Amino acid sequence: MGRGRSEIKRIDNPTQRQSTFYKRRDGLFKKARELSVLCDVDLLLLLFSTSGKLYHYLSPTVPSVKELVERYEAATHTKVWADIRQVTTTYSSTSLLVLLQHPSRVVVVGVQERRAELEKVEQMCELMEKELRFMTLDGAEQYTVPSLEMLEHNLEAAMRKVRSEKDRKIGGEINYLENILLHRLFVQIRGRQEERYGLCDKLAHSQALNNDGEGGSTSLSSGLELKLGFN
Amino acid sequence: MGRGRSEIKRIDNPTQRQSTFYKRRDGLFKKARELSVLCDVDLLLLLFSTSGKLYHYLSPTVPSVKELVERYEAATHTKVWADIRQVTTTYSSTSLLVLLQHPSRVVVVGVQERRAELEKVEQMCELMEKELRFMTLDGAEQYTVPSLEMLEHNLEAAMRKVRSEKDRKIGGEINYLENILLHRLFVQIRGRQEERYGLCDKLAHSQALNNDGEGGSTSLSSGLELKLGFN
DNA sequence: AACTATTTATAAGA
DNA sequence: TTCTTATAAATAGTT
Repeated sequence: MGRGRSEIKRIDNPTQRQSTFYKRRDGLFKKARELSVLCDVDLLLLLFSTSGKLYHYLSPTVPSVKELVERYEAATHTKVWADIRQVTTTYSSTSLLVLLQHPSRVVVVGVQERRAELEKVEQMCELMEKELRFMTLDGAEQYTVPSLEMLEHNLEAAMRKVRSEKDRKIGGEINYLENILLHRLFVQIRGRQEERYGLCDKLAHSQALNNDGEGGSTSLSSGLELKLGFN
Repeated sequence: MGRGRSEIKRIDNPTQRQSTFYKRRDGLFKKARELSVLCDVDLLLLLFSTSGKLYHYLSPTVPSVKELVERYEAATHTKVWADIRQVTTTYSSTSLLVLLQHPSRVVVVGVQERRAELEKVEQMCELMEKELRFMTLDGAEQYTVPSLEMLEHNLEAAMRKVRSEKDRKIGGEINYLENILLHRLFVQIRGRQEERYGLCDKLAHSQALNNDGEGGSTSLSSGLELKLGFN
């Protein structure tokens, strides 16, 4: 619209780009508002200008950005398992033997691997992780207080160390961070479990009465033991 | 535009609303694309039609919805790390002793915990996790192919099992899923590490020459060993 | 899905 | 920035 122009490509002149930004931003937000009202749709418009300034619009029917993004995640991860199914049939000749014995212990007995088309697999791993995270966060779980100050300091130290290694060692720093991540999850999960054991004492006790063959220390988890796979 | 009308209010006639929705939705997405290209802005447009169908646009400069939403969150509460610092000083008397020895082994020697104000802590844990994930994903890492089909079946079986337990055991199913998550990360990370070791054979070798006191099997990670904390 | 009369958005200029 | 205005683009009502 306006006099001339129709090609859509980055405007190089900063003044002109800024001017265009104002006008089109206002237009876009107006359109977004109109669409959400006229057609009763939930929408989120989120944008950062080149200078890093945030502008956003959330349609009045939606309570929060968070909620809409969760719906987005739910909507995208409906596709997830279908996609996984598709890819896994392509790579079916894999094998895995895993024993999960107690909630606080994870034992990997053996893993046989195979490598191919990394891009697809990466996508899939992300999707599975997302799915698992989604499930894990499903309940109204509560975190215990792990050793946060110490952990924070340790992480900062680790980060510094890792970054200084970065230019010299390829791969090493990622391993390292992965271990930190893994460890942190470990601690966090253990903490939650212990808290739950504490909070659910009575339940655990009554469970123990019903499963006395298994021993008291594993009574809560006994029903959840599972051999996850066989080579 | 168009013949007549200018009032912006919900269109009651479903047919007309649907028609308008198509046209304006296309228009809005076009405008969004144009703005993001012309003015070099990062933007996310996310909408659900009345029927629940999802449409979204993410400007090409932004890698993922998640990232942009994180930026949004960062922009709305910049207070994050300040809050963490505040909370950790409150719970400073914690202790943690951890040894990270080899990239594929994480040994938790001892963790002493303390519980309080769960809400704040939950927030903090999430933030730390986010931070770590961000770092971890920083490099262009590649995933190996784990045993996906088997894993999928196992997970589905586990879910069924867990869900049947759900009404009877509070907490149990969450523990279980957490173990699955932990295990999966473990396998995935191990896979990546092994792949990297394979790909970086030469590097590993030259490193080993420089660190012969440490033994060949830990040569790649030797520079990254760190005692993460002390009681 | 197309058409087209109109309204709206906006590029360029002030 | 802000306004004005010529013009391009979007779209309401219609087929």
